[in-house]
Amino acid sequence: MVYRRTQQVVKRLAARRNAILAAARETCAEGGMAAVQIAPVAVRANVAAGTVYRYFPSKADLISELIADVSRDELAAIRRAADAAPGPSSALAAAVTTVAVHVVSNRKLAWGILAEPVEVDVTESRLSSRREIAGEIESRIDAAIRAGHLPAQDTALAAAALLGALHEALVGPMAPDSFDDQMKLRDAVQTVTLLALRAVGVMDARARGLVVQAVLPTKMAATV
Amino acid sequence: MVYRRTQQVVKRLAARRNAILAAARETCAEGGMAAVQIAPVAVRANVAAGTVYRYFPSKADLISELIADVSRDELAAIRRAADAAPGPSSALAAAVTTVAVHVVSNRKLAWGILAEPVEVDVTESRLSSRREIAGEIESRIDAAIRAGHLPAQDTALAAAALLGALHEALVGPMAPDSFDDQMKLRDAVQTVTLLALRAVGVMDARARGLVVQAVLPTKMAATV
DNA sequence: AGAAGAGATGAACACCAGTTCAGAGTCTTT
DNA sequence: AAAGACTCTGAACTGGTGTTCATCTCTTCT
Repeated sequence: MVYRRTQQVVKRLAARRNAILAAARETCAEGGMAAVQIAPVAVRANVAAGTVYRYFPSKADLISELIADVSRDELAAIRRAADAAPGPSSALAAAVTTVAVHVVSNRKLAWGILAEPVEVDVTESRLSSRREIAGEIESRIDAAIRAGHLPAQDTALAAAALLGALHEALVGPMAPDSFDDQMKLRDAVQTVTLLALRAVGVMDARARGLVVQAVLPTKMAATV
Repeated sequence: MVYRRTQQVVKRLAARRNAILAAARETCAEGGMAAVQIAPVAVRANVAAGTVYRYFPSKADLISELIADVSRDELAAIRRAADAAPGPSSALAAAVTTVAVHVVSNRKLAWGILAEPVEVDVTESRLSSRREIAGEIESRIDAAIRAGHLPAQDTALAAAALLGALHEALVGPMAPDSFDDQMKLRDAVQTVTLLALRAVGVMDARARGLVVQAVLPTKMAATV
Protein backbone atom coordinates (compact mmCIF):
# COMPACT_ATOMS: atom_id res chain seq x y z
CA MET A 1 0.00 0.00 0.00
CA VAL A 2 1.26 3.44 -0.87
CA TYR A 3 0.44 6.14 1.59
CA ARG A 4 0.80 9.63 0.29
CA ARG A 5 0.47 12.82 2.30
CA THR A 6 -2.53 14.69 1.06
CA GLN A 7 -2.28 18.43 0.66
CA GLN A 8 -4.44 18.96 3.69
CA VAL A 9 -2.09 16.94 5.88
CA VAL A 10 0.97 18.72 4.57
CA LYS A 11 -0.66 21.98 5.49
CA ARG A 12 -1.59 20.79 8.94
CA LEU A 13 1.93 19.59 9.58
CA ALA A 14 3.37 22.93 8.50
CA ALA A 15 0.84 24.76 10.63
CA ARG A 16 1.80 22.70 13.64
CA ARG A 17 5.43 23.32 13.13
CA ASN A 18 4.77 27.02 12.93
CA ALA A 19 2.55 26.86 15.98
CA ILE A 20 5.36 25.29 17.95
CA LEU A 21 7.85 27.89 16.79
CA ALA A 22 5.40 30.67 17.49
CA ALA A 23 4.73 29.29 20.94
CA ALA A 24 8.45 29.21 21.61
CA ARG A 25 8.77 32.80 20.45
CA GLU A 26 5.92 34.05 22.60
CA THR A 27 7.24 32.16 25.57
CA CYS A 28 10.65 33.71 25.07
CA ALA A 29 9.19 37.17 24.67
CA GLU A 30 7.30 36.79 27.94
CA GLY A 31 9.70 34.94 30.14
CA GLY A 32 13.04 34.96 28.42
CA MET A 33 14.91 31.98 27.10
CA ALA A 34 14.81 30.27 30.49
CA ALA A 35 11.06 29.89 30.10
CA VAL A 36 11.42 28.15 26.78
CA GLN A 37 11.07 24.58 27.98
CA ILE A 38 9.59 21.74 26.01
CA ALA A 39 6.57 21.13 28.22
CA PRO A 40 5.28 24.72 28.46
CA VAL A 41 5.90 25.38 24.79
CA ALA A 42 4.03 22.20 23.89
CA VAL A 43 1.07 23.24 26.04
CA ARG A 44 1.02 26.66 24.45
CA ALA A 45 1.10 25.13 20.98
CA ASN A 46 -1.67 22.70 21.92
CA VAL A 47 0.37 19.58 21.38
CA ALA A 48 1.92 16.96 23.61
CA ALA A 49 5.55 17.14 24.63
CA GLY A 50 6.42 14.17 22.47
CA THR A 51 4.97 15.86 19.42
CA VAL A 52 7.55 18.57 19.59
CA TYR A 53 10.10 15.88 18.86
CA ARG A 54 8.36 14.93 15.66
CA TYR A 55 9.17 18.40 14.39
CA PHE A 56 12.45 19.22 16.07
CA PRO A 57 15.09 16.59 16.79
CA SER A 58 16.02 18.28 20.05
CA LYS A 59 15.51 21.36 22.11
CA ALA A 60 18.72 22.77 20.69
CA ASP A 61 17.24 22.54 17.21
CA LEU A 62 14.05 24.21 18.28
CA ILE A 63 15.88 27.12 19.83
CA SER A 64 18.29 27.38 16.94
CA GLU A 65 15.38 27.72 14.55
CA LEU A 66 13.78 30.26 16.82
CA ILE A 67 16.94 32.31 16.80
CA ALA A 68 17.29 32.01 13.04
CA ASP A 69 13.67 33.01 12.61
CA VAL A 70 13.87 36.15 14.71
CA SER A 71 17.18 36.99 13.13
CA ARG A 72 15.72 36.71 9.65
CA ASP A 73 12.90 39.09 10.51
CA GLU A 74 15.32 41.52 12.07
CA LEU A 75 17.61 41.48 9.08
CA ALA A 76 14.71 42.17 6.76
CA ALA A 77 13.61 45.11 8.88
CA ILE A 78 17.09 46.57 8.87
CA ARG A 79 17.40 46.23 5.11
CA ARG A 80 14.01 47.78 4.56
CA ALA A 81 14.84 50.78 6.73
CA ALA A 82 18.28 51.29 5.29
CA ASP A 83 17.21 50.90 1.68
CA ALA A 84 14.55 53.54 2.17
CA ALA A 85 17.13 56.09 3.29
CA PRO A 86 18.32 58.77 0.87
CA GLY A 87 22.07 58.17 1.18
CA PRO A 88 24.76 55.94 2.67
CA SER A 89 25.04 57.84 5.94
CA SER A 90 21.31 58.00 6.39
CA ALA A 91 21.13 54.31 5.59
CA LEU A 92 23.61 53.51 8.32
CA ALA A 93 21.74 55.72 10.75
CA ALA A 94 18.48 54.05 9.79
CA ALA A 95 19.97 50.58 10.23
CA VAL A 96 21.33 51.40 13.65
CA THR A 97 18.11 53.05 14.73
CA THR A 98 16.09 50.07 13.58
CA VAL A 99 18.13 47.69 15.68
CA ALA A 100 17.92 50.03 18.64
CA VAL A 101 14.16 50.42 18.42
CA HIS A 102 13.57 46.72 18.00
CA VAL A 103 15.68 45.65 20.92
CA VAL A 104 14.22 48.19 23.34
CA SER A 105 10.70 47.36 22.24
CA ASN A 106 11.21 43.69 22.83
CA ARG A 107 13.87 43.39 25.43
CA LYS A 108 13.09 39.98 26.84
CA LEU A 109 13.06 38.41 23.42
CA ALA A 110 16.19 40.25 22.36
CA TRP A 111 18.02 39.26 25.50
CA GLY A 112 16.93 35.68 25.08
CA ILE A 113 18.05 35.52 21.48
CA LEU A 114 21.30 37.34 22.03
CA ALA A 115 22.83 36.44 25.30
CA GLU A 116 20.65 34.81 27.91
CA PRO A 117 22.02 31.61 29.37
CA VAL A 118 20.51 28.43 27.92
CA GLU A 119 21.05 24.87 29.00
CA VAL A 120 21.59 23.58 25.51
CA ASP A 121 24.29 24.66 23.16
CA VAL A 122 23.06 27.31 20.74
CA THR A 123 26.33 29.12 20.23
CA GLU A 124 26.36 28.27 16.56
CA SER A 125 23.02 29.77 15.71
CA ARG A 126 23.64 32.76 17.92
CA LEU A 127 26.91 33.30 16.16
CA SER A 128 25.39 33.18 12.69
CA SER A 129 22.57 35.41 13.81
CA ARG A 130 25.10 37.97 14.97
CA ARG A 131 27.13 37.53 11.82
CA GLU A 132 24.12 38.23 9.63
CA ILE A 133 23.17 41.40 11.42
CA ALA A 134 26.75 42.56 11.83
CA GLY A 135 27.38 41.85 8.17
CA GLU A 136 24.54 44.08 7.17
CA ILE A 137 25.76 46.91 9.40
CA GLU A 138 29.24 46.37 8.11
CA SER A 139 28.21 46.77 4.50
CA ARG A 140 26.38 49.97 5.37
CA ILE A 141 29.47 51.32 7.08
CA ASP A 142 31.46 50.32 4.07
CA ALA A 143 29.11 52.16 1.74
CA ALA A 144 29.43 55.30 3.83
CA ILE A 145 33.20 55.02 3.72
CA ARG A 146 33.18 54.58 -0.05
CA ALA A 147 30.98 57.65 -0.30
CA GLY A 148 33.63 59.53 1.61
CA HIS A 149 31.42 60.18 4.61
CA LEU A 150 33.48 58.13 7.00
CA PRO A 151 37.21 57.58 7.51
CA ALA A 152 38.63 54.21 6.42
CA GLN A 153 38.61 51.67 9.21
CA ASP A 154 38.26 48.03 10.17
CA THR A 155 34.59 47.68 9.30
CA ALA A 156 34.12 44.23 10.79
CA LEU A 157 35.40 45.33 14.16
CA ALA A 158 33.38 48.53 13.94
CA ALA A 159 30.17 46.67 13.19
CA ALA A 160 30.69 44.29 16.07
CA ALA A 161 31.46 47.15 18.42
CA LEU A 162 28.38 49.06 17.32
CA LEU A 163 26.08 46.15 18.00
CA GLY A 164 27.76 45.49 21.30
CA ALA A 165 27.18 49.08 22.31
CA LEU A 166 23.50 48.94 21.39
CA HIS A 167 22.94 45.69 23.19
CA GLU A 168 24.71 46.56 26.37
CA ALA A 169 23.16 49.99 26.62
CA LEU A 170 19.64 48.93 25.73
CA VAL A 171 19.00 45.31 26.64
CA GLY A 172 21.87 44.25 28.87
CA PRO A 173 21.46 43.97 32.62
CA MET A 174 22.60 47.55 33.12
CA ALA A 175 19.93 49.01 30.93
CA PRO A 176 17.26 50.94 32.84
CA ASP A 177 14.64 48.57 34.26
CA SER A 178 11.99 49.96 32.02
CA PHE A 179 11.74 52.64 29.47
CA ASP A 180 8.28 53.35 30.80
CA ASP A 181 7.18 56.16 28.62
CA GLN A 182 7.72 56.60 24.93
CA MET A 183 9.81 59.67 25.45
CA LYS A 184 12.45 58.04 27.57
CA LEU A 185 12.60 55.19 25.15
CA ARG A 186 13.03 57.58 22.27
CA ASP A 187 15.71 59.48 24.11
CA ALA A 188 17.64 56.33 24.80
CA VAL A 189 17.42 55.26 21.18
CA GLN A 190 18.58 58.66 20.01
CA THR A 191 21.44 58.84 22.45
CA VAL A 192 22.74 55.43 21.59
CA THR A 193 22.38 55.93 17.86
CA LEU A 194 24.28 59.17 18.14
CA LEU A 195 27.01 57.41 20.08
CA ALA A 196 27.21 54.68 17.48
CA LEU A 197 27.46 57.07 14.56
CA ARG A 198 30.13 59.13 16.22
CA ALA A 199 32.05 55.94 16.98
CA VAL A 200 32.51 55.18 13.31
CA GLY A 201 33.56 58.73 12.62
CA VAL A 202 30.50 60.73 11.69
CA MET A 203 31.07 64.32 12.72
CA ASP A 204 29.07 65.30 15.76
CA ALA A 205 26.96 67.99 14.12
CA ARG A 206 26.17 65.86 11.11
CA ALA A 207 25.45 62.87 13.33
CA ARG A 208 22.81 64.74 15.27
CA GLY A 209 20.98 65.58 12.07
CA LEU A 210 21.12 62.01 10.87
CA VAL A 211 19.77 60.69 14.14
CA VAL A 212 16.78 62.98 14.09
CA GLN A 213 16.00 62.02 10.52
CA ALA A 214 16.41 58.33 11.25
CA VAL A 215 14.30 58.26 14.40
CA LEU A 216 11.37 60.19 12.97
CA PRO A 217 10.05 57.64 10.48
CA THR A 218 10.58 54.67 12.76
CA LYS A 219 7.56 53.05 14.26
CA MET A 220 8.60 53.10 17.87
CA ALA A 221 6.40 50.20 18.86
CA ALA A 222 7.79 47.97 16.15
CA THR A 223 7.74 44.28 16.83
CA VAL A 224 10.84 42.32 16.08
CA MET B 1 35.00 23.02 76.78
CA VAL B 2 35.91 26.14 74.93
CA TYR B 3 37.46 25.47 71.60
CA ARG B 4 39.28 28.38 70.06
CA ARG B 5 40.70 28.54 66.57
CA THR B 6 44.40 28.98 66.80
CA GLN B 7 46.13 31.40 64.48
CA GLN B 8 47.56 28.56 62.45
CA VAL B 9 44.11 27.10 61.81
CA VAL B 10 42.65 30.45 60.86
CA LYS B 11 45.41 30.80 58.33
CA ARG B 12 44.87 27.35 56.92
CA LEU B 13 41.15 27.97 56.56
CA ALA B 14 41.80 31.23 54.75
CA ALA B 15 44.37 29.55 52.54
CA ARG B 16 41.91 26.85 51.63
CA ARG B 17 39.24 29.32 50.78
CA ASN B 18 41.66 31.15 48.57
CA ALA B 19 42.79 27.90 46.99
CA ILE B 20 39.21 27.09 46.07
CA LEU B 21 38.63 30.53 44.61
CA ALA B 22 41.91 30.38 42.75
CA ALA B 23 41.05 26.95 41.39
CA ALA B 24 37.72 28.29 40.19
CA ARG B 25 39.46 31.20 38.53
CA GLU B 26 42.00 29.03 36.77
CA THR B 27 39.32 26.63 35.68
CA CYS B 28 37.31 29.50 34.25
CA ALA B 29 40.33 30.96 32.50
CA GLU B 30 41.02 27.61 30.86
CA GLY B 31 37.59 26.29 30.04
CA GLY B 32 35.17 29.11 30.56
CA MET B 33 32.39 29.27 33.11
CA ALA B 34 30.92 26.00 31.88
CA ALA B 35 34.00 24.21 33.21
CA VAL B 36 33.57 25.68 36.67
CA GLN B 37 31.86 22.74 38.31
CA ILE B 38 32.15 21.79 41.92
CA ALA B 39 33.91 18.48 41.42
CA PRO B 40 36.68 19.65 39.08
CA VAL B 41 37.29 22.79 41.09
CA ALA B 42 37.53 20.73 44.26
CA VAL B 43 40.06 18.38 42.68
CA ARG B 44 42.11 21.32 41.49
CA ALA B 45 42.07 22.86 44.94
CA ASN B 46 43.00 19.52 46.51
CA VAL B 47 39.88 19.20 48.59
CA ALA B 48 36.79 17.02 48.48
CA ALA B 49 33.60 18.21 46.87
CA GLY B 50 31.88 18.48 50.22
CA THR B 51 34.59 20.75 51.53
CA VAL B 52 33.71 23.40 49.01
CA TYR B 53 30.38 23.67 50.80
CA ARG B 54 32.10 24.49 54.08
CA TYR B 55 33.41 27.65 52.45
CA PHE B 56 30.66 28.55 50.03
CA PRO B 57 26.98 27.88 50.74
CA SER B 58 26.30 27.07 47.12
CA LYS B 59 27.79 27.11 43.69
CA ALA B 60 26.08 30.43 43.06
CA ASP B 61 27.98 31.95 45.97
CA LEU B 62 31.26 30.57 44.76
CA ILE B 63 30.80 32.00 41.31
CA SER B 64 29.53 35.28 42.67
CA GLU B 65 32.67 35.66 44.73
CA LEU B 66 34.76 34.73 41.75
CA ILE B 67 33.11 37.43 39.72
CA ALA B 68 33.49 39.98 42.49
CA ASP B 69 37.13 39.04 42.88
CA VAL B 70 38.03 39.44 39.24
CA SER B 71 35.98 42.58 39.10
CA ARG B 72 37.85 44.08 42.04
CA ASP B 73 41.20 43.43 40.40
CA GLU B 74 40.00 44.89 37.16
CA LEU B 75 38.68 48.01 38.81
CA ALA B 76 41.98 48.54 40.59
CA ALA B 77 43.87 48.20 37.32
CA ILE B 78 41.64 50.70 35.61
CA ARG B 79 42.05 53.23 38.40
CA ARG B 80 45.78 52.80 38.45
CA ALA B 81 46.05 53.38 34.71
CA ALA B 82 43.69 56.32 34.66
CA ASP B 83 45.20 58.03 37.67
CA ALA B 84 48.62 57.87 36.09
CA ALA B 85 47.42 59.76 33.03
CA PRO B 86 48.23 63.48 32.65
CA GLY B 87 44.68 64.74 32.05
CA PRO B 88 41.01 63.78 31.95
CA SER B 89 40.99 62.74 28.29
CA SER B 90 44.14 60.73 28.67
CA ALA B 91 42.69 59.16 31.77
CA LEU B 92 39.62 58.07 29.88
CA ALA B 93 41.74 56.70 27.07
CA ALA B 94 43.91 54.88 29.57
CA ALA B 95 40.88 53.39 31.32
CA VAL B 96 39.37 52.14 28.07
CA THR B 97 42.68 50.76 26.86
CA THR B 98 43.19 48.95 30.13
CA VAL B 99 39.86 47.19 29.85
CA ALA B 100 40.53 46.35 26.23
CA VAL B 101 43.95 44.89 26.91
CA HIS B 102 42.75 42.87 29.84
CA VAL B 103 39.82 41.32 28.08
CA VAL B 104 41.76 40.36 24.97
CA SER B 105 44.56 38.93 27.04
CA ASN B 106 42.21 36.76 29.01
CA ARG B 107 39.27 36.14 26.80
CA LYS B 108 37.94 32.93 28.27
CA LEU B 109 37.94 34.37 31.75
CA ALA B 110 36.43 37.65 30.61
CA TRP B 111 33.71 35.89 28.66
CA GLY B 112 32.96 33.66 31.61
CA ILE B 113 32.75 36.55 34.02
CA LEU B 114 30.78 38.79 31.73
CA ALA B 115 28.33 36.86 29.70
CA GLU B 116 28.77 33.14 29.39
CA PRO B 117 25.69 31.11 30.23
CA VAL B 118 25.74 29.58 33.71
CA GLU B 119 23.31 27.14 35.26
CA VAL B 120 23.01 29.05 38.49
CA ASP B 121 21.76 32.56 38.88
CA VAL B 122 24.62 35.03 39.04
CA THR B 123 22.85 37.98 37.50
CA GLU B 124 23.22 40.00 40.67
CA SER B 125 26.97 39.75 40.93
CA ARG B 126 27.42 40.21 37.23
CA LEU B 127 25.30 43.29 37.45
CA SER B 128 27.28 44.83 40.26
CA SER B 129 30.51 43.91 38.55
CA ARG B 130 29.37 45.76 35.46
CA ARG B 131 28.13 48.65 37.55
CA GLU B 132 31.46 49.04 39.25
CA ILE B 133 33.44 49.09 36.03
CA ALA B 134 30.87 51.19 34.20
CA GLY B 135 30.78 53.61 37.11
CA GLU B 136 34.49 54.13 36.90
CA ILE B 137 34.36 54.74 33.16
CA GLU B 138 31.42 57.02 33.70
CA SER B 139 33.24 59.19 36.16
CA ARG B 140 36.17 59.47 33.77
CA ILE B 141 33.84 60.53 30.99
CA ASP B 142 32.30 63.02 33.35
CA ALA B 143 35.68 64.47 34.23
CA ALA B 144 36.49 64.93 30.57
CA ILE B 145 33.17 66.67 30.04
CA ARG B 146 33.77 69.00 32.97
CA ALA B 147 37.19 69.77 31.52
CA GLY B 148 35.45 70.82 28.34
CA HIS B 149 36.99 68.04 26.27
CA LEU B 150 33.73 66.27 25.56
CA PRO B 151 30.19 67.39 24.78
CA ALA B 152 27.60 67.00 27.52
CA GLN B 153 25.77 63.68 27.32
CA ASP B 154 24.11 60.86 29.20
CA THR B 155 27.23 59.49 30.83
CA ALA B 156 25.64 56.37 32.23
CA LEU B 157 24.37 55.26 28.86
CA ALA B 158 27.67 56.21 27.26
CA ALA B 159 29.67 54.17 29.74
CA ALA B 160 27.46 51.13 29.22
CA ALA B 161 27.69 51.46 25.47
CA LEU B 162 31.45 51.78 25.60
CA LEU B 163 31.86 48.61 27.59
CA GLY B 164 29.41 46.80 25.37
CA ALA B 165 31.42 47.80 22.34
CA LEU B 166 34.67 46.58 23.86
CA HIS B 167 33.19 43.30 24.95
CA GLU B 168 31.43 42.45 21.75
CA ALA B 169 34.35 43.41 19.56
CA LEU B 170 37.03 41.74 21.64
CA VAL B 171 35.62 38.83 23.59
CA GLY B 172 32.20 38.09 22.15
CA PRO B 173 31.59 35.18 19.84
CA MET B 174 32.22 37.33 16.79
CA ALA B 175 35.67 38.37 17.88
CA PRO B 176 38.46 36.83 15.81
CA ASP B 177 39.24 33.32 16.99
CA SER B 178 42.63 34.31 18.19
CA PHE B 179 44.69 37.41 18.20
CA ASP B 180 47.68 35.20 17.51
CA ASP B 181 50.45 37.70 17.35
CA GLN B 182 51.03 40.71 19.51
CA MET B 183 50.63 43.05 16.60
CA LYS B 184 47.12 41.98 15.69
CA LEU B 185 46.14 42.16 19.30
CA ARG B 186 47.58 45.63 19.58
CA ASP B 187 45.80 46.72 16.43
CA ALA B 188 42.49 45.47 17.70
CA VAL B 189 42.94 47.24 21.00
CA GLN B 190 43.86 50.47 19.25
CA THR B 191 40.98 50.29 16.82
CA VAL B 192 38.41 49.62 19.48
CA THR B 193 39.77 52.25 21.81
CA LEU B 194 39.65 54.77 19.00
CA LEU B 195 36.08 53.80 18.27
CA ALA B 196 35.15 54.17 21.92
CA LEU B 197 36.71 57.58 22.27
CA ARG B 198 35.07 58.88 19.13
CA ALA B 199 31.74 57.54 20.38
CA VAL B 200 31.77 59.84 23.37
CA GLY B 201 32.75 62.76 21.19
CA VAL B 202 36.50 63.01 21.13
CA MET B 203 37.52 64.54 17.83
CA ASP B 204 39.06 62.04 15.48
CA ALA B 205 42.49 63.62 15.25
CA ARG B 206 42.78 64.12 18.97
CA ALA B 207 41.48 60.62 19.62
CA ARG B 208 44.24 59.08 17.54
CA GLY B 209 46.85 60.83 19.58
CA LEU B 210 45.28 59.77 22.85
CA VAL B 211 45.08 56.15 21.74
CA VAL B 212 48.75 55.99 20.84
CA GLN B 213 49.69 57.52 24.18
CA ALA B 214 47.41 55.19 26.07
CA VAL B 215 48.49 52.00 24.38
CA LEU B 216 52.20 52.61 24.69
CA PRO B 217 52.62 52.28 28.44
CA THR B 218 50.26 49.34 28.77
CA LYS B 219 51.73 45.97 29.46
CA MET B 220 50.07 44.04 26.66
CA ALA B 221 50.36 40.73 28.42
CA ALA B 222 48.69 42.01 31.55
CA THR B 223 46.83 39.48 33.62
CA VAL B 224 43.40 40.39 34.86
C1' DA C 1 -15.52 -0.89 5.42
C1' DG C 2 -11.25 -2.57 6.72
C1' DA C 3 -6.31 -2.96 6.64
C1' DA C 4 -2.08 -0.64 7.03
C1' DG C 5 0.77 3.26 7.36
C1' DA C 6 1.58 7.78 9.66
C1' DG C 7 1.08 10.94 13.42
C1' DA C 8 0.12 12.13 18.30
C1' DT C 9 0.16 11.14 23.08
C1' DG C 10 2.01 11.57 27.85
C1' DA C 11 3.70 8.79 31.44
C1' DA C 12 7.98 6.84 32.39
C1' DC C 13 12.89 7.12 31.89
C1' DA C 14 17.66 8.93 31.86
C1' DC C 15 20.90 11.96 32.79
C1' DC C 16 23.82 14.84 35.37
C1' DA C 17 25.66 18.23 38.25
C1' DG C 18 24.60 20.36 42.80
C1' DT C 19 24.03 19.08 47.40
C1' DT C 20 23.92 16.31 51.70
C1' DC C 21 25.56 13.74 55.70
C1' DA C 22 27.30 9.89 58.49
C1' DG C 23 31.57 8.63 59.60
C1' DA C 24 36.72 9.40 59.73
C1' DG C 25 40.31 12.55 60.74
C1' DT C 26 42.42 16.60 63.05
C1' DC C 27 43.01 20.11 66.41
C1' DT C 28 42.34 22.21 71.20
C1' DT C 29 41.93 22.01 75.89
C1' DT C 30 42.43 19.96 80.52
C1' DA D 1 46.43 11.25 76.94
C1' DA D 2 41.81 11.57 76.45
C1' DA D 3 37.67 13.88 75.58
C1' DG D 4 35.32 17.17 73.15
C1' DA D 5 34.84 20.34 69.22
C1' DC D 6 35.65 21.34 64.72
C1' DT D 7 36.85 19.97 59.85
C1' DC D 8 37.10 16.92 55.90
C1' DT D 9 35.63 13.16 52.98
C1' DG D 10 33.20 11.13 49.01
C1' DA D 11 29.63 8.06 48.01
C1' DA D 12 24.86 8.45 47.80
C1' DC D 13 20.96 11.32 47.10
C1' DT D 14 17.98 14.75 44.76
C1' DG D 15 15.42 17.50 41.57
C1' DG D 16 14.19 19.01 37.45
C1' DT D 17 14.06 18.84 32.51
C1' DG D 18 15.09 16.77 28.01
C1' DT D 19 14.00 12.60 25.70
C1' DT D 20 11.88 8.08 24.56
C1' DC D 21 8.44 4.67 23.19
C1' DA D 22 4.44 1.54 23.67
C1' DT D 23 -0.04 2.67 22.70
C1' DC D 24 -3.78 5.11 20.70
C1' DT D 25 -5.96 7.88 17.05
C1' DC D 26 -6.35 9.53 12.58
C1' DT D 27 -5.63 9.24 7.54
C1' DT D 28 -5.06 6.89 3.18
C1' DC D 29 -5.83 3.45 -0.06
C1' DT D 30 -8.13 -0.91 -1.85
